[in-house]
Amino acid sequence: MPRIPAEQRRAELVAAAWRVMAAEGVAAATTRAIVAEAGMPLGAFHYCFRDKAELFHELVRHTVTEDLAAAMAPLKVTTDVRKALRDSLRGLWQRMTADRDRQLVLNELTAFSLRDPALVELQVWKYQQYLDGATRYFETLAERAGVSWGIPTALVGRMFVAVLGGASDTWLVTGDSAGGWQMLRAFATALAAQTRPLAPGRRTA
Amino acid sequence: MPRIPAEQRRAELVAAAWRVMAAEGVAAATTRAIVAEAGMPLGAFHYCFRDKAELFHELVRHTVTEDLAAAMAPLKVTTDVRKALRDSLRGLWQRMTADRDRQLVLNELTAFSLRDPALVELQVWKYQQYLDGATRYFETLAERAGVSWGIPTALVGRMFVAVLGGASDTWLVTGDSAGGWQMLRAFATALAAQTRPLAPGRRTA
DNA sequence: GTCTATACACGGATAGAC
DNA sequence: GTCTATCCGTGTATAGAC
Repeated sequence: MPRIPAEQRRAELVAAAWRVMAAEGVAAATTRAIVAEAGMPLGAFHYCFRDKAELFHELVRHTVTEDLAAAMAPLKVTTDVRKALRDSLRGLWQRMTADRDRQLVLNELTAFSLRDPALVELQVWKYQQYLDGATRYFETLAERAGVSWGIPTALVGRMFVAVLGGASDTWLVTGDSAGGWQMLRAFATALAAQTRPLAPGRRTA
Repeated sequence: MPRIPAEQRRAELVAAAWRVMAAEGVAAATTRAIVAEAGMPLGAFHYCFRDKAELFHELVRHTVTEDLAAAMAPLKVTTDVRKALRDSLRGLWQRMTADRDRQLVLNELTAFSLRDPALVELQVWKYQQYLDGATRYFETLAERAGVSWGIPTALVGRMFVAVLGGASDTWLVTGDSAGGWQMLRAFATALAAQTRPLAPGRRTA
C-alpha cells in the first residue's frame, strides 16, 4: 500500500546490496538476501530492476563515481614536493584503510567485472580517471615547485596508482596498515628524489 | 572399471578445476563443471574429496606453492643495481603478462580467499614469502654492488611487491602491457637512484 | 572403487491476485 | 504498483546398485 517512488526503491535496493556485499561478500548478494536487507518483499525486486545484472551495473557505476570524487580530495600541493607527496599519500591511505569491508568489496567487484565486457568498460574508465587525476596532480606539483620529474608525468601517475593499489592488496591480506604506511612514505621520498630543478627563469610559481 | 589411483584422480580434478576457472571464472567452477571438464562422472568427485572446500583448498595451496617457485627464478644479481633491477622486473613482467587467464584466476582466488579464515592464512603465507624473497634479493643485490639502500631492505621489498601487484591489476583492466613495462622501468631507475655507496673498505664483493 | 539416480536447498525470475 | 505463490534450473551432496 505505501506508494514509495520507484527511484527511491532502486536506491534503497542498491544500498542494501552494498551492505550485504560488505558483510558477506559479493557472491552472497543474492536477490533474496538483498530484498531481505532492504525490508522488501521479493517481488519488489523485479519491478525496480529488469534483472540482477541491472542492479549490479548500477551499483558498480555508483560506487566508481563516488570513489573517484573521494580519491581526488586528499591530494595536497605545496612547494615542498616530498612533503606534499607524503601528505597526499597519508590522506589517501587513511581513507583506504578506514573501512576494510569497503576495500574488500571494491576488490571483489573489480575481479568480478573483468569477466563481463559491459562492466570491464567501467573499470577501464575508472583506471583512466585515476591515471588522469594522478598525472594532472604531478604536473601541478612540479609546476608549483618549479621542478621536472625527468620522466613523463603519465609514468609517474601510473607508478603512483600502482603503488597505492598494491599497498591496498597487501594490507587486505596481512592487515598491517602501519607497515603499508612506512612503505608509502619511503615511496614518497624516492619519488621526490627523482625531481630535478628547472632553470630558474622557467619557474612558474 | 578402470582402476585409476585416487591420488591421480585428485590431481586431475584439481587441474580440471583450474582450466574451468581460467576459462569461465572461479564462480563458474562448480562440481558439475569440474567433473565434466575432467571427463569423470559426478559421483567421482566425492570419493576423491570430502567436499568442494577440500578441492578448493588443495587448488589454492598447489597454485601458491607453484607460483612462489616461479617468481624467484627471474631475479638477477649483478654489480649494476639499475640493470639488475630492470632485468629482474622484465623477467617477472613477461611471466605475469604471458597468461592473462592465469593472472585473472590468481586475482579471483585472492579476493575469494579473503572471506575464508582458513584460506586467508595461505594468502598471508604467500605474501610473507614474496616479501621475504624480495627482501633477501635486495640484500644480496646491495651486498654484491657494495651499496646501501638508505632504508630498511624490508621496506624496499614491500615496495617492490606492491608495484608489481599494482602493475598487474592495472594491466588486467587496461590490457596495456607496454605501458606497464615503461612504468616498471621508471620504477627500477628511481629505486636504483636511492642507493648510496658504502665506505670502500666495507664492500663485500 | 566406480557409477547412476536422486534428494534437497537455493537462486533467479514470473504469474497472477489485489 | 504491490505482493504472494510458484516454476524451473542449478548446485552440493548422498544413497545405493554394481
